[in-house]
Amino acid sequence: MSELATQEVSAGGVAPRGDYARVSAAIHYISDNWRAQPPLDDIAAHVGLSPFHFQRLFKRWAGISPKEFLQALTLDHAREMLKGSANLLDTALELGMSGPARLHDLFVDHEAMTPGDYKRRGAGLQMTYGFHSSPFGSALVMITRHGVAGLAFADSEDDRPGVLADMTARWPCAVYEHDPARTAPCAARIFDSRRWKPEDPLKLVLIGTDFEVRVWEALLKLPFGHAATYSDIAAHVCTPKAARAVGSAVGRNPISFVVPCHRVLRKDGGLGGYHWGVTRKQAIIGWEAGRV
DNA sequence: ATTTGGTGTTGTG
DNA sequence: CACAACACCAAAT
Repeated sequence: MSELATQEVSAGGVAPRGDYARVSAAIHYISDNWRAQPPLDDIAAHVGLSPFHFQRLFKRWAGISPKEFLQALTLDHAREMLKGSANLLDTALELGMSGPARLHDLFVDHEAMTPGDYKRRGAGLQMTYGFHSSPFGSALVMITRHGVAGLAFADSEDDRPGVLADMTARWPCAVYEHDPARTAPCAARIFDSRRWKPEDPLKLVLIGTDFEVRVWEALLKLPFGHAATYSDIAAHVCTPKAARAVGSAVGRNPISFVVPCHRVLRKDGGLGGYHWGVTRKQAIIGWEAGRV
C-alpha cells in the first residue's frame, strides 16, 4: 500500500546507473569470494552501502537475495564435485577394502572401537577437550590417548556449552577433562593443510555402532574435492535403499571435517543437511574449492 | 513444487 | 518386541 512512497524515496538518488554498477560489483565480488562465504555485511561494505540498503537493492535487481545468490554458486560447485565421482568412488572404495584402511587428503589412520566398547558408552575412556578457533568458527576438539575422537563446531561463545553437551552425550560414561593446551596442537594441525603428511598420519578413534563405523570409513575414502551421494554410500555399505539410514549415520559423525561428511550430497542435486548447520557445510565446501 | 509411500538403523518404552 | 525418528529417494500429483 505504501509502494508509491517507497518508490519516491529511492527516486531521490536518480542514478540507476550507480545502482547497476553497485549490483554488478556485488555479483563479481560474490563470484570471486564465494569460497569464503562472505557475510552480507562484507559484501555491502565492499560496494559502499549499508547492509539493509544493499540487500533491498540487490534483490530488486537480481530477483534473489545476495545470500541466495551465494548459495546458488556454492550449490553449482557442489554439483561439479559430484560429476566425475561415480566411478571414482567405486574404485576408491573397492581398493580401500583390501588395502590399508586409511587415507584421504588429510592423511588419517583410524581404529574403531569394538562393539563391546561402544556398548559401555565410553566407560573407561579419558577424554581431553578444548575449543580452538578455526576457519569455520570455534572448533571443539576431543582426544583420547589413542587419537582424535571428536570434532564439533560452535557459532559463538554462547553455544559452546550446548555443543559440548551434544558431544559428551555420545559417550556419557567417559571422563572429561578440559585442557586446551593439550588439544591445541591437534587443532592447529587439522586446519592447516600444509601439515597434512602421509608419513605422519593423524590418528583417529571411531566410536560408534558397527554400521556407523562402516559408513564413516567409507567417507574417509572420498577424495578431496569430490563428492558422493547418500545412496552411493548406501549402495556400498549396505543396499542403495538404505540412503536414509546412511543419512542418520553420517549425521552422527563425531569427527566432522576430518571425516568428510560435507562431501555427501543429495542425489537430486541438493546439498542435504549438516549437523552443525548447512551454512557451515557450504563454507567447508568453499574452503576445499579454494585448494584444489 | 508438494505429497506420498518406500526404505535400514538406532534409541526408547 | 514394537515404534517412531532420521543430514534420503523416486514416483505420482
